[in-house]
Amino acid sequence: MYSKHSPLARKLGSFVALDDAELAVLDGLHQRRRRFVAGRDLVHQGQTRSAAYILAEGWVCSYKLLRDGTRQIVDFQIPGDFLGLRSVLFRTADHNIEPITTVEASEVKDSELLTAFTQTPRLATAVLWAASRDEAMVVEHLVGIGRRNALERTAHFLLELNARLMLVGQATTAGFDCPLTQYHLADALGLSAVHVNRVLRELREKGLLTFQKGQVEILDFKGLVALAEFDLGYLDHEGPLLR
Amino acid sequence: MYSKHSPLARKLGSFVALDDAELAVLDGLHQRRRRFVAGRDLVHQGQTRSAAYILAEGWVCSYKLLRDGTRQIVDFQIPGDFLGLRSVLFRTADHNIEPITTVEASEVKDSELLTAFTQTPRLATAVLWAASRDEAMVVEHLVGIGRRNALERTAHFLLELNARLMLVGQATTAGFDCPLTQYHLADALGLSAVHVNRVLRELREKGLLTFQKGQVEILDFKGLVALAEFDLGYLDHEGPLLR
DNA sequence: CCTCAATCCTGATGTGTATCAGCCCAGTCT
DNA sequence: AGACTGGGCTGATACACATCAGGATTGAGG
Repeated sequence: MYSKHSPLARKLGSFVALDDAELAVLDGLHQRRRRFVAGRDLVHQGQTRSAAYILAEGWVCSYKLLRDGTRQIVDFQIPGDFLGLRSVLFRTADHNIEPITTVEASEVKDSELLTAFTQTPRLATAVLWAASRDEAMVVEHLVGIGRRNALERTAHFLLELNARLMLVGQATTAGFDCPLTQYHLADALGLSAVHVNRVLRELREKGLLTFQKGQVEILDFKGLVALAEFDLGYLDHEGPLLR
Repeated sequence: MYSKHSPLARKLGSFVALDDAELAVLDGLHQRRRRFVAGRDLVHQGQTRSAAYILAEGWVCSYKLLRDGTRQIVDFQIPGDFLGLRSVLFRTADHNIEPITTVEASEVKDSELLTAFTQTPRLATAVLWAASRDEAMVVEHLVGIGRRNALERTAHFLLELNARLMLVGQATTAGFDCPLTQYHLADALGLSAVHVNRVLRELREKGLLTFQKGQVEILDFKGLVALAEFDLGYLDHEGPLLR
């Protein structure tokens, strides 16, 4: 039913059964399509008056920079995800957004977004739901960094990525294409790149997965799930809540 | 103007200028007031059909439990904060909520909440904003655990708590009342309680702050801010965005 | 008054991960 | 072809924090 619409519409539709008028408003947000090259930041920490974007193609990451030069990647976004929603609601960006691959995204002005919300209340609720889902991922990420060791943390992270990509048809339980470098993993997992390398070797030696040449191959799905205590409940739910 | 209303109304009002009808809807959510004792969990991981709550008095924390018995506290909530919003939107709780002190909260049924959102769109937008603000805190927490050492992390955490409490008039730059134990800090900061104790001693020896008998005294605010690279931009903004 | 449970506090020892230093390989630019 | 760059890989060493073990203090309850 939503197949003719954007990945975002498909995602939101899984929570709130959107009617044609609401879908039209959503489509209306996809006017100014932009293309960005990998590596050049799309939004900077502290930047004001930045727009939000709806990601159509490619991967980006949002991260925070510390004074000593290290960075922490907070989250990766894939097609259908919102970028910089917080930057709009707060009028100033509290994080950076870097395209990992070449990226296609629709720019959404703050006024358009806020108007859409007040005129289409169910849409606002749906976006609230999507934001909560993102927050749940950040929370799980927090738990990982706070309480899991490097091996479990890495396994958990890759399983989560896999689950998210499966929802948009870009992965199977056998693996997925992954444009991330070991440096990206390190910055996301709160590890050094050197240690990420050792951890990946250990995962490989244990016959759990390989991470090579832009490909993640999952060799032992159940083993990984057990190792990582992975539970995808927080990404999943059964049918639209709001009809 | 909002003083006769709940802390939540005051908080949301700082983002969206709410009119009388909207305030009435918000007040309508404060029907079933409940009281909870410290230590007995209010919501459990995996629990379905749980309600949301609006915290009126006391402190709670939300945390996740790992199989090995360790836990990670994700966030603390203070009066005016929403509890369990995600549990409602996802129909199943992905975390536990524990009252740290005796707590007063209004129970809100999922249907009431969703109805309020669709009938009062600006309210939904305001709640989206509040949720984003919470997410910003979780993100900052994530960065702290991922990239700051124990000393900076602890300082940052206490400064953030201080800033939040100042917004609701429960702290000054000189300090605040704090019902947390060193175990709570450890679970929140991803440290062992033993190490938290040493870190607190170091902060004391450096003349930065004391944490004793339920009181946090800030001795050198500027020194702490510098140590922690603290920036409260993400908690702050200037006047309602949506009029 | 004594016991018991929390909480705070401390020294000794162990370990997971960072840091440093450097090599290898594959592209790509000149 | 050579130079250069980004990414992957590895051993040696260092240190931040965990873990273990136990003492001191306080308050509650019998």
